[in-house]
Amino acid sequence: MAAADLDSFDRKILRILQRDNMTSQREIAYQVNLSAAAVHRRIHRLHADGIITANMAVLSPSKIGRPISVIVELEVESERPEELEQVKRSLAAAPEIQQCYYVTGEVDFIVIVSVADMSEYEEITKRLFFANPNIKKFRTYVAMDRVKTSFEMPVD
Amino acid sequence: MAAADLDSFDRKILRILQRDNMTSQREIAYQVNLSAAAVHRRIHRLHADGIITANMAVLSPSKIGRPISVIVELEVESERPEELEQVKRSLAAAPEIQQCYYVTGEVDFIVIVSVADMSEYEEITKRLFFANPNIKKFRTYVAMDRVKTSFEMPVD
DNA sequence: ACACCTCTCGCAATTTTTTTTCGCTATGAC
DNA sequence: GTCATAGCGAAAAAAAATTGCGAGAGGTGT
Repeated sequence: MAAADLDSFDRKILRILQRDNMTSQREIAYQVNLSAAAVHRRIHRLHADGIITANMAVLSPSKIGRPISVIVELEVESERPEELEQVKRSLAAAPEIQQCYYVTGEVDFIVIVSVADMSEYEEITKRLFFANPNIKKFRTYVAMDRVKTSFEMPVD
Repeated sequence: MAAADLDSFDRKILRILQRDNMTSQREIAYQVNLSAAAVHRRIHRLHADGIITANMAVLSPSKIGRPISVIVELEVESERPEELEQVKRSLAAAPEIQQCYYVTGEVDFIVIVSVADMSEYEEITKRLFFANPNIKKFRTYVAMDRVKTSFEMPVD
C-alpha cells in the first residue's frame, strides 16, 4: 500500500481518467504528448499496480429515483473488535449505504445513505440501527444541497 | 430532473456500468440478452438523458499519497443566501475537498477532505475555515477505516 | 378492421479504438 | 566497452464501437 512513484506522464493520465475514463487513449496521447501505445502501457500498469482501483459510471440520484442523501453519525455501545466488525459488516452490506467511515472523536461512524424518500430512511433506521443492539444512538442530517460530490483527488 | 422511466434492460445495464463501466457493450449485451447495437443505443440514451452523469476512474488514496480522509462539520455565522453561496463556492473549489453537503440540523455543512498528512489538513483549516469570517466553528473527525466508499446506488 | 406512425429490435457493414508486436534508443551496472 | 533493462514510436492485428437498414410489435385514428 506504499505510495507509488508516478512520473509526470502518469499523473497527467490519472488526472484525465479521474474526470473521464471514456477518453480514448489516442486523445490522452495527444494531450500528454506520448504515443498511444505508451499511454496504453502506462494505463495497463496503473491498473496492475492498483493505483486505479475501479472504473465506474456515476448516475443522477434524482433521475433514478433516489433524490435524498442523508448523513448519519453513529455511536456504538462497545468498541470491542468483534462487535465493531459486526457493525462494519452490517453497514457495508446495506445497498442504500454509499459510504461509511469509522472515525476518531465523539462519534464512531459517519455514514452516507441514499434514499428515495424519508419513509425509506425510517425503514433503514429500523433495519440497521434500532435492530442492532450495539448501536447506542445516531444523529441524522438531511442534505439540502449536494454542494460537491466526487472522489476526485489532487494528483501531484 | 424528474425520475426517468427505465425498463428492466436499462436497469440491468446501469447496474453493470455502476460497477464497471469498462465492460464491453458486447459483454453487456450477453449479460442482459440484447444485441450489442441495442445496448449501445440504450447507453447512448442514458447519457443523453442525464441518467449517467459521469464516467470516472477511482484511484487508490494511499497509492497516490493521500492516505487520510477527514470528515468535517462546519457551522456558519450567517445563513443569508449571499454568504451561504460564498461558503459553498469556496468549499466546492478546493481540490482537497471531495464532497460537501449542506445539511439540516445542528451543523450546516458536512465535508469530506482527502489529505496526505495532518499538516496538510492544518494548512487547509487555515486557508478555508479560519480565513473565512462566515465560518463560526468546525469539528474534525479523522477516518481510521474507510469501511465503504462508493457512489453505487440501488437501481430498482 | 385497416392503414399509419413510432419505437426498438437484430443483423451486417463500416469505422474507430485497443492491443500486440517489432525494432530502436537511452540508461545504468559491471 | 558491453550487456541487460526499460521505455519509446510506428505499424499490424484484433476487438469494439457505431451506423444503416429492414422488420416486427404496439398504439392511434379513421
